[in-house]
Order: sequence, then structure tokens, then C-alpha cells
Amino acid sequence: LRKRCGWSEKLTGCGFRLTKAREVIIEVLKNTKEHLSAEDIYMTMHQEYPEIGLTTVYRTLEVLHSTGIVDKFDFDERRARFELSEEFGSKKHHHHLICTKCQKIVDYFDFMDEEINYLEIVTKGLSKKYDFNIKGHLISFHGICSNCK
Amino acid sequence: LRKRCGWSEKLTGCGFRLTKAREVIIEVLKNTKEHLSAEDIYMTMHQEYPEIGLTTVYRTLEVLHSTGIVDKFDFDERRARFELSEEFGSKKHHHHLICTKCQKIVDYFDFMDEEINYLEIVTKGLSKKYDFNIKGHLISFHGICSNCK
DNA sequence: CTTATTGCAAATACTTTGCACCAGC
DNA sequence: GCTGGTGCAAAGTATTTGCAATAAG
Repeated sequence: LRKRCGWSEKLTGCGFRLTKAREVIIEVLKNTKEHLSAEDIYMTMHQEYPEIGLTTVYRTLEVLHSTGIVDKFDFDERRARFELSEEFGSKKHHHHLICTKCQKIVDYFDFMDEEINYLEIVTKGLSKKYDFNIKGHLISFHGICSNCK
Repeated sequence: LRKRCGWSEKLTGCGFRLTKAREVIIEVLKNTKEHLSAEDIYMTMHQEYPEIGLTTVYRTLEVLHSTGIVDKFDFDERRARFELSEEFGSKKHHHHLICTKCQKIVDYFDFMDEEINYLEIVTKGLSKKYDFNIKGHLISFHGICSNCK
């Protein structure tokens, strides 16, 4: 029987303190469907919480990432992008479809049966073969979107 | 009937010139199994070709990437990494297994049947559903490797 | 009261740009 | 010879770090 924990329990459980900045940043991530950069997050909160600096945003994201509360993505850009992990966000697990021309990113959630089947089998196979404790995966397809064709 | 072209034909075909720097950089990429960063490449050539600067390496990689001769990867690092694309390199297409602790990257080539089957079907399905012209994919699993467990 | 957390400024790391010169074709 | 390619130095951008002040538990 596993207790269902919120992000605050997870943070305190890992020895981190609950602070305004952390609360606000999680709130921002909860209220978007986008993959936000550190600066996006900073800009969003800055009106209402001008006392929270960009450095804190970076440091908070690092903490939230290390505890598994947010996922971090490196698309083919310079900056990293973040979103709440499946466990804590409203967003279900998804894969990406990236346009290499306009950089638009489409999230898709509606997996085909083959996709689910594949992941299960291959995760198991790889874990065994390479003696890895696999925690997750990142799948993205790239190409040219309808607008850019 | 499509003519099979080497990288030099591809470059000139796209209106780029053949230069020493481009030749040497491709040579470096051919002689490694690793995913090299721009600086890795620069360091490797620097002994023998001290007249080629880091800037040129960056600019060349940009050209080679834009023409599809090299693939560019953003792992969970600050720097980008490069390798010859399947068409021009000796390395077959592969997926990645990344240790989130020590950052070790394992390439795996030995796909299970499910993996190949999956990719074919899902690529087709997504192309149609999202009206994308899909050129490729990037698949990585992450977790803890045997050493770090 | 103890120690993690923060803001600011400065530092870092990687990458890009401006410009004058050089080299493919 | 025309135009793209290059080296160098300088600028740019995302991110990290040092440090003294502050706040969480």
C-alpha cells in the first residue's frame, strides 16, 4: 500500500524546504500546456512576484528535476524546457512530433496499440540486456509539418 | 533510379564548396564511434591542422547538419554532440540508453522485432494523423546503469 | 537556532557574429 | 574575379556560482 503524495510531501521527504518560490513555480507549471523555459517561467511570475529572481527559478527547477517532480527536455535549441512530470502534472505522458523547419512541437497522447506494446516489451528487454534500471523514455519524431511543406 | 552520392557531391549539390576544413571534420567524424562535441572535434584535429579554428568547426557542423550529413544531438548537457548521419557514416541507426547518474550513453543497434515493427507502423500513423512529413526519430531510454546502481 | 534558500552580481560555458582577408570554382 | 569560407576577437545567450542576508523548520 503506497501512500499517494503531492509534490510538497515529496520535497520535504527529500529534505527540501517548502518555500514561496517553489510553490509559485509549480503553480506556473500547472497552469500551462507548453514546455516552458526557465525564463518563460520567470517572466510569467515576475508581475506578481517580482521579488523572486531568475537564479532562484534555475535553482528551483534543478531541485524539482532532481526529485522527479519536473521533467527536463533538450530539444534542438540552446535552452532547456520543463514541465511537470506525469505523476504531478495534469498532463498525461506523451511523445513529441517536432517540425525541423519552424520548430513547432506537437505533443501526442493518443498512442497506438503498437506503441504501448513496443514500449513495454523493449523496456523489459533493454533492462535485462544492458543491466539498466530504466526509469523512462523520450521519444520524438521529426520532420516537416503541414504548414511548412 | 537514384544516384548514390558521397558527402562531397551532396555539399556541392547544395551549393557549398569543398574545403580542407570540411574534409578534415568529416574524417574525424568517420574515425570515431563516439558522439563528439564541437570542441572534441576541434581538439582532435588541432595537432595536425592548427590553422583550422574552433569557429570554423562550429560553422562547418552547421552546414553539415543543414545538409543532413551529420546528426545533431542535445542530450541533457549544455553542449551539442554530433555524428555522421546513417547515410554517410559507418554507424548504423541506433537508439540511446542514458544513465541519469553518470551520463554514460550506450548506443544500441540490436533492435528487437517489436521495435522495428513499432517504428514502421507508428511513423505511418503519425504522418497521416498530423499531416507531417516524418524524416526520422530520436528514441532514448533513461535510467540507472549497472555501475551506478 | 541551525542550515537551506535566496538575490544580486559576477563568472562560466558554449556558441554566434563582425570584419578583413583568403581560397574555391 | 566573384562569392563563399575562414581566423580572430568580440559579443551573445543560457546557465551557474560566491557570498552575505534571510527564512524555514
